[in-house]
Amino acid sequence: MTTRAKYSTKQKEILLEFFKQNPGVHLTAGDVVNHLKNEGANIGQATIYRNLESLVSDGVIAKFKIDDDSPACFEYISPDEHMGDEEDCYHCKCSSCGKIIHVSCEDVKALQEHFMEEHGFKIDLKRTVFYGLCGDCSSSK
Amino acid sequence: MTTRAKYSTKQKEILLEFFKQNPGVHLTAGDVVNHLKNEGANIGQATIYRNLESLVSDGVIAKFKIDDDSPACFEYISPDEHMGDEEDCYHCKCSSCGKIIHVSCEDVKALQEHFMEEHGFKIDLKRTVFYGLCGDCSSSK
DNA sequence: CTAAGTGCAAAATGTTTGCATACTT
DNA sequence: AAGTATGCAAACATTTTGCACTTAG
Repeated sequence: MTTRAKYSTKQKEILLEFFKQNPGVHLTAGDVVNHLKNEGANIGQATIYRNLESLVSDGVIAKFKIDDDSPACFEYISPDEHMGDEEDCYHCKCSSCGKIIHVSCEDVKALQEHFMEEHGFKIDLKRTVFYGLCGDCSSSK
Repeated sequence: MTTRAKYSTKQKEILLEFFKQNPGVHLTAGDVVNHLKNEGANIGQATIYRNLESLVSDGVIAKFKIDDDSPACFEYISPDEHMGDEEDCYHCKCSSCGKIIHVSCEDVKALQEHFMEEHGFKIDLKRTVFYGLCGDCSSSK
């Protein structure tokens, strides 16, 4: 049902290559635009935005928003985790200091399963961001 | 530490009143602008945005983003839940059909406690949105 | 050859800001 | 009177779109 690319183009390859070289890194559309500009790759920003969405629906990169006030982030999904749904890094964002904490734990998976069974809802942990207060901030107030 | 309003103004009162009359409703800044325009209340949109932020830091309304592509939502926090942290409505957003599901369950609270104890992170469930696939969408693909 | 993808610049969206004026205290 | 808040319009940042042109198949 998902609309997919039919042709493979140089631009999309370059884009994907950039993401592959930065596994685990959050990249905004702007980061990508700038990087490619510096590299001398002449790719229009419209193309970049279009291909980012395309790569997202191809399932090779993930899109999420870490913060209301900053642009969307994209991140490469390595083939391993891609296949097995092995997403073991969840994002927690402190509303106070803005810090982003990466958490990996079983309890989140348990909640995911609970939602699946009880509510028929499959949580996408790549996209979900937990907002709240980090330890430093909650103790210092 | 939070910057607070020093004067109380008619505009802010009107704004707050509107939220109080719509408990449990998600209102975007645009909704508020339109509503007040229709009501004949002449409040500039800049003022609305400024007061929304102000009410958020006063802790009387909550701000969150239900979707990357749509504007921020605001919602009144009733004094009860405000005091006792009794936030019993979590938002799940289906990435496929866009539906928003309101869930209220103990398991989420359990996760919240787990995060608190193990990771020192206090999840703000008012602000956090769980992204994923709803039952209808995951079964129909 | 034909459909799909590109690039540019312009539009759209949601939100913020500068500044003169009006209101609170 | 002194300091905030308001309102307008203009600025902003990010993302999307219209359209003529290029490219992949």
